[in-house]
Amino acid sequence: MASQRVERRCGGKGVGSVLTGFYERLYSAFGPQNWWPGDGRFEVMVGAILTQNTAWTNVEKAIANLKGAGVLTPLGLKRVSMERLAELIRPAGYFNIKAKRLKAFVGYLFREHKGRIDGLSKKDTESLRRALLDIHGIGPETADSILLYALERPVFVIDAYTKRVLVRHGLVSERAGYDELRGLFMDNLPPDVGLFNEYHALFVRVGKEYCKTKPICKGCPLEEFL
DNA sequence: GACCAGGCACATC
DNA sequence: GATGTGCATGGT
Repeated sequence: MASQRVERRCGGKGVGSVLTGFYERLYSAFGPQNWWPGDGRFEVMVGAILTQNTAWTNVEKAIANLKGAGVLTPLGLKRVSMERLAELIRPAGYFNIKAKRLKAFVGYLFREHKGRIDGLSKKDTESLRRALLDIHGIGPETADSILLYALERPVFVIDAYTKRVLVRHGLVSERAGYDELRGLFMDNLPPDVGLFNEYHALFVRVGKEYCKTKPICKGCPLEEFL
């Protein structure tokens, strides 16, 4: 279990205080990241699907295309043809796959909630998460991104950078899975939307700048924790 | 011209 | 249940 590993490594300081220490160090180094860079809840949800394994700059082009075509609404995405949709989101990569995923998402939205985002807000977080995971093309990270950044639910988003940084610091095993990492944060930090929002974004920031496959630890804000 | 990016589903063992 | 592979564009 991840938290036991953290306890061992941190000499009984407590998992929560270690994770809080990471956060404070990152926040003072980088400041607020102002995520999610999107205009409205639906756009954030679409962005969460489009950014799967893809650089955000490419997603921005795809979103601009969808906006330009006037289809960046539940009804717009429902009505546009698969072929046209794929063409519009081409810059985001995996465009055929992601066109199907967007269709599956709005399909769910209309089937269960009459195409209205408000419908989602009525559900409790756990059943909403299960519903999202049942949609083809929405996995744990995308579901949690939608929950946190679009619907403001206090769930922690894990991504490749988060794991890389934690592994680098010996806090989790290379073999740790998504739910284990997610639980590490959610079991040891207060369920605060603002905190989870910034923390995930800060992991991406420090990961991009210092913890790619070949880490650059000199000058990293987390260097003192190594 | 490699290598990588804010994953996921599916096949195979 | 774990491990491997296809999906694709655009920036460094």
